[in-house]
Amino acid sequence: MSDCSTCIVRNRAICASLNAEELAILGKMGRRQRVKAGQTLLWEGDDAPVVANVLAGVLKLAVSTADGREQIVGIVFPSDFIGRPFGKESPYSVTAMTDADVCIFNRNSFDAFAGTHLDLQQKLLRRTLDELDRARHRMMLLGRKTASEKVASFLLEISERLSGYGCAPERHGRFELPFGRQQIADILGLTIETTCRQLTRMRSDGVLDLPSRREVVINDRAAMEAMAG
Amino acid sequence: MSDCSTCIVRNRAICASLNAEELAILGKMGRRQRVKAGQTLLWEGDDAPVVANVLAGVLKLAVSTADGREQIVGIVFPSDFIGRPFGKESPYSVTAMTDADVCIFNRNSFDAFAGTHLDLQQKLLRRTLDELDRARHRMMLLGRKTASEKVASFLLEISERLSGYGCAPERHGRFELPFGRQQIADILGLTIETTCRQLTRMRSDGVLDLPSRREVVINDRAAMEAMAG
DNA sequence: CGACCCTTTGATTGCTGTCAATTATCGTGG
DNA sequence: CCACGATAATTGACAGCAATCAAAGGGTCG
Repeated sequence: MSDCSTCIVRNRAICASLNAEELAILGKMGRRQRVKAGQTLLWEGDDAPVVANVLAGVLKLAVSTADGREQIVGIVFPSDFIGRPFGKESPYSVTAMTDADVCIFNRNSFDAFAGTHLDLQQKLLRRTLDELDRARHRMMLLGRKTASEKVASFLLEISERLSGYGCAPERHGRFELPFGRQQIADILGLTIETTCRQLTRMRSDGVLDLPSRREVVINDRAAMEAMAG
Repeated sequence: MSDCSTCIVRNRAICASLNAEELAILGKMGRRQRVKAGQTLLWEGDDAPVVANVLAGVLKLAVSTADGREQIVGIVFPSDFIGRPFGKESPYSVTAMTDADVCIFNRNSFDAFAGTHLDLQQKLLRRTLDELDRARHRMMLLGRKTASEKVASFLLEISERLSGYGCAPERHGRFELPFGRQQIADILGLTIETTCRQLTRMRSDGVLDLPSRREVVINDRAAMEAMAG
């Protein structure tokens, strides 16, 4: 059982739609769990007996081909929802990219609860619609953008999303990536080498700085927006 | 006002969740409209005052860059739902690829109605989740598959989806594409030339036949599945 | 029959992937 | 604290796939 009243995402997660009484019921169903970076919570194609809210950390949703190519199809931040309500198999794997805390529910119990709570379901619907918009936006990126456009678009989107969670001071011009180069490549449908070269070129063009492996400073946001296509 | 009792998608569209009384209310809100092939219903970035059900025909959801590149981010078949509930702007354009019939609702009225009808909202949620799965599946295709894998995957997916609507006799080995080569290219993130070459190669390999511009016959489904990656 | 559009085919370019080697960073243990 | 090994990132050379540019073929519709 979880103590929802002290939950750090209480007001941003789907639970925000619930009153104290409902929260108590849902709270009894949930349990908190810590996930280490690199650990996989759900496997692509496997039965997915759980859904969850993210309390802290960043996770990736990924699809793989038989020969090992990976495409990251979603990135999940604190207060986001994980899992596939009303569906048995998980169509993608869910893996922690940083150490993470999640609030896990049995899927069947959650489905039943959601089925009788209109507000919760509406929150879920809105989130799913937003996520669908993001997915479609990224389809354009994957299908029609060049390597430099991809990297520029990616940096802008990430700086936006990170700023929404209070992780980015300085008008989100500076931020820390929650993932390495290979994972950026897997998000953008590029190789690590191409990703790297684009970043290097942007740095030598003065558009950004790379103070450390995971830090990014956007010097010229306008230029980067132009580059994003 | 529409006569829902004679609606051809009555049992497959989201309306299937409604009883006679509810249907009468929603029916009063909706109006049928014919859309000619090529005509655009909603424009990317514009205010989208309507949502709709597709009664007949096939429509595309597309995103474009400033310099004219297009990526098709969704394909909509009869009984599918169009539009963005709970959101003002349409994040993509909606254009008919064949002559089509749609059942249109004012978005605000529909949102209000959906907000008080749990079953309808649940149907909408399920559909949105399915569409999100498809979108993510296609992100893998766009980001990580080769041209031949893309074309093979595409033909298999389309033959599946068409068979779901009674458009494909002969164990869906033969079917008619509801779109031309350029649109296939826009779905797959390829150029029309590359798309064309892949199809030609598959034909000369004997995997498929192309009796006419829009007809496809899959001769060797196993080979095509192997090719799809 | 002719104009137009869509499709197909061909030649060439170039972006990105692949393969390989070097450098930088981080964690670990002496 | 430093040395070391392991892992991640970067850079370079080269190849190949798909894009681009160009032209011809095939259907359709007036």
